[in-house]
Amino acid sequence: MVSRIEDVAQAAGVSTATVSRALRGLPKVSDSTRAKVLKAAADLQYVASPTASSLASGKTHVVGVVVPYVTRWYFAHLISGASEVLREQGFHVLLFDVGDEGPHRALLLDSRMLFKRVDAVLILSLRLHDAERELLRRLNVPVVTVGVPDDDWPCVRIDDYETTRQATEHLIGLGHRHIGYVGGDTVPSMDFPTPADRARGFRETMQRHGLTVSAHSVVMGDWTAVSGREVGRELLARPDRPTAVVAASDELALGVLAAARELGLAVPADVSVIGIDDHEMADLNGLTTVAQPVVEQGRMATQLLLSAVAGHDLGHEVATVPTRLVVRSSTAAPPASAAAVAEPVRASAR
Amino acid sequence: MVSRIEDVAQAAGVSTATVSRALRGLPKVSDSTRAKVLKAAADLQYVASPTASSLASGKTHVVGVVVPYVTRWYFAHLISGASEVLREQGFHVLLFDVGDEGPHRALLLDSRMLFKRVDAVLILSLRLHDAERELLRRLNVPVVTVGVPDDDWPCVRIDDYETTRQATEHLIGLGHRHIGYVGGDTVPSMDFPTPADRARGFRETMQRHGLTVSAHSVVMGDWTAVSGREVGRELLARPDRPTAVVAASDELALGVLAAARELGLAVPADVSVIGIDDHEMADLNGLTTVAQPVVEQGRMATQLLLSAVAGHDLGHEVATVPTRLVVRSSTAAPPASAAAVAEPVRASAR
DNA sequence: CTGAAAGCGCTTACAG
DNA sequence: CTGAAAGCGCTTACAG
Repeated sequence: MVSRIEDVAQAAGVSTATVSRALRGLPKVSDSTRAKVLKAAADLQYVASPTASSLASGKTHVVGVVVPYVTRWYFAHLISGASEVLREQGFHVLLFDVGDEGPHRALLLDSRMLFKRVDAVLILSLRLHDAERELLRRLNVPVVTVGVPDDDWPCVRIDDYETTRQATEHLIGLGHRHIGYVGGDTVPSMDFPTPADRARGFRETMQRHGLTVSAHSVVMGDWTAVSGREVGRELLARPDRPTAVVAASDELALGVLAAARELGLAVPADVSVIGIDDHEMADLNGLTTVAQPVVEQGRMATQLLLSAVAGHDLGHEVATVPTRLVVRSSTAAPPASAAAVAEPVRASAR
Repeated sequence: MVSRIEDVAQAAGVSTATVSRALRGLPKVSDSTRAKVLKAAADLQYVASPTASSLASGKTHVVGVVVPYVTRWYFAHLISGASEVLREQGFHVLLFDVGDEGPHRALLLDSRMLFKRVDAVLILSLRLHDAERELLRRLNVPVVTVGVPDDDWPCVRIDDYETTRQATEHLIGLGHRHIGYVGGDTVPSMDFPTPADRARGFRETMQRHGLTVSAHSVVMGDWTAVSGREVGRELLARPDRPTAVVAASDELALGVLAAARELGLAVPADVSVIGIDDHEMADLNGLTTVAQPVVEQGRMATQLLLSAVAGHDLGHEVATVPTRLVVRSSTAAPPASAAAVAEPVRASAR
């Protein structure tokens, strides 16, 4: 029923070696022979067994794509970009949705996951344990990471510090002086640098402009919109609430928007809100944001990876892609009354 | 460097056949022999080549998961459920993000995508072309679909008709009589039944209660929030706007919510809105919805699939999972004035 | 309980 | 330009 290369060889009256060469488009096959082989293969609906080819050639034409959560906006879009490029180049995607539950996540549990199974690995915004790094090294295939610079492998990312710097500058430029920050916490066990870098971008920009950041104007959520609402409520319910909020992601910012609505605060009349990412829902909700090209980062990383598969040496360079301020309707100048509400007044308000 | 079964056999002083049996936990290996083999394998950090095992055994332990768009909420969550179960059972996920661009999408372009590469295929809410069905049949592996009942293969789904029936009943129960519908259009070339079934659930429920559905109170978006806002605006800007809206998905409903805000309409005071899905953003925005268990459907379909891989005959039964009304703050009784706004008045309002 | 050997279906030097 | 043959690294009857 299912035809093998032997069947095609017989039908075409040539050797299996010739069939193999003809079908893969290798040179040194005469046109007439190639035509015969192609015809026979088509007649028999022949498709080479990828398993047998891989065993013989050592190439799988499969790339492992490792993510902590497929369901999150950022990761889903990275996967989309990666998978598009891989498909174009004739590669397949072996997806590992490993979760991020500290040391017990799946990648660690099973060294057989990737071994001898893939030609390359794409690590999407996952902070690796030492055991995992060691495992990846032993795989002996190219690796590219996205999101976090890495000592061992090339990386495609945005400048996290720069994102919150841009966001904060925007608000300061509008006249805000009392600005709050809704950050994203990291999983405790991971030393994922994004949360800290974004927080630093905020603080240092404020400082550079001579603006103070009080302890209670910085709150931390867990990157989800629901937590953004919760910590946003804390922040905005205070008598000395800020006139503007920088959120470390659009999801957090959307949560802050919801909190503002619940508190009866108008955006941007009473409070301005800016996020980071350019999520679809940001557009829908008129959220000003610092956009990052996520699908594009997935594509770039994959192109790097495939060039490494093709034999190019990538070293461990870091490609930083630019972010871009997208002004919508959630940011404006602070309310006129706010100008009067300076440090001393705030103090007395407590 | 990389060890083969032969190396382990030598180190343990047994044959490769015995190594193979011992490592896979087959019976009829003495405890002492098994211990020796396990020790040798561990020392050599041996991992069997999946490629070689597959060629020899005919099993790949890989399942193909085919989706139109990884980035959409529904699909990302299905993948998450599926991948969880597959990982638990020792299977790998080969992901095909094929897009849905009519007849040119990737699955069709390349019959080599799945051939001899997977032990089973999960088709996630994708309406198949005849050529694709034929291809899948020739694969000769179990197939399970999600979302759309299928003549050839088992399916896991929700009752689409029932979702909008529940939603519509909820609004009618609150006292609404003039209800609009924001539906989701299908890709023109596909005969995907969901849009039509949901629209029917709305219309027939209205009819059953003796309520009329005027032509301009039904509008169609493309399932995205952005289009929900656009068509929602059309619907709600009319002088004879409905007092409540059923949207065919939460994303559409969130768009309608945005449209209402832009038009200065209070929700639910001026207009009630209900969606379908129970998207995270629905919770955030207080959107009443008919929840469907998406991750769970992914899990169920995968369990079915794996039982088929294990040899069970599934026929082509359809498993319908229940949906559930989740009341939040976007629905309430119609405004008092609306009681007076009956058919004749509406007519004169134009 | 264990081993020798065939076989899975390709690819790839090596000859010619 | 083409073919015979070895080899990729496993698994699986078949004997014993």
